[in-house]
Amino acid sequence: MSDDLAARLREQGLRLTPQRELILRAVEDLGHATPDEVLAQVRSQVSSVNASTVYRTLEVLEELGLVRHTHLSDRAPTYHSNREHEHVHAVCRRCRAVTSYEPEVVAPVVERLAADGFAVDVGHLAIFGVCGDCAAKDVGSAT
Amino acid sequence: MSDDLAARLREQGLRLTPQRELILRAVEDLGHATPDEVLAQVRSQVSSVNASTVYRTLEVLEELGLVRHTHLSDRAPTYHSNREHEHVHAVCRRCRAVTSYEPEVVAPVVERLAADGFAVDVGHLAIFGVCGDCAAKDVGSAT
DNA sequence: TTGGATGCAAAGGGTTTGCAAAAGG
DNA sequence: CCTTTTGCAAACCCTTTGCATCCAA
Repeated sequence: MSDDLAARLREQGLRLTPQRELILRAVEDLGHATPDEVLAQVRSQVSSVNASTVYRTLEVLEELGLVRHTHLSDRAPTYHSNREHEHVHAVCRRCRAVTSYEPEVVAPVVERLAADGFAVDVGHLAIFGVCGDCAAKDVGSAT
Repeated sequence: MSDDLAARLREQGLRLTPQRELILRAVEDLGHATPDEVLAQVRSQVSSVNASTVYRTLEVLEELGLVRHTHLSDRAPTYHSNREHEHVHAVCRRCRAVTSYEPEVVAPVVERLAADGFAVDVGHLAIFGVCGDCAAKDVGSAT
């Protein structure tokens, strides 16, 4: 896996640095994390890394196809390793809970848009709404 | 329509102000617009309105159910009138082109999540990917 | 050796906030 | 009148950039 990093960097004429290894590792360990969280993780692990290096590195890693990002809030994006199975996120606007779904859930949509030549980026998809629990709590409250 | 505004504001014990009328009108006229574009539109129309008033007002209008927003880029959100038919957006990551689709396109997904008690906010949905035109252009280019 | 990578600090875009003045009902 | 709104300016969060230094290859 880290071999992937070395290999892919080389292919692009880019360099393997400790920071890049640490940042990729942090994303893999954290599962889902914002640039800020990645920075904190890396710093807790070892050396002192700069925030701008994290931003630049996440961009490189995404170009190399090793990580992906999606927007689960109106704030910072969330990065995750591309080694995870591709999945779709459902985000509750009330309680912020995030549920992962198999890509099959959106297959009909993907096929429909594919008919128009549009290739959906499933892993980037974030579906917002209100989860069952929160809807239940709303029954009694004023609108 | 503006009657909606007056009525809904009153219901909530809020006040009808020229700024609120102008901002709602601007969103309706622009179709899809960022807070910045709304501000520019309002200023071109009449008085001098402040940016923070635009932010605060868009928030109020959204709570009143008169406007909605979605994220069509990594930058500022896009607001549109709730009088438009509900639709889903497909955004090409390469050329930034935005295509609107009928809600039916995502009906299977909505139903699937509804089975879990999750109510999808269809109007907020932005589906990212690569459109047919851009994919065609890619055929000859290096990865 | 040498171009790519990093750290630092400053700048930048977008949004929020505190507060006093203005104004709707 | 009294409470909501507004404008203003400062603060904020997140991200990007310029530049000198550093270091992987």
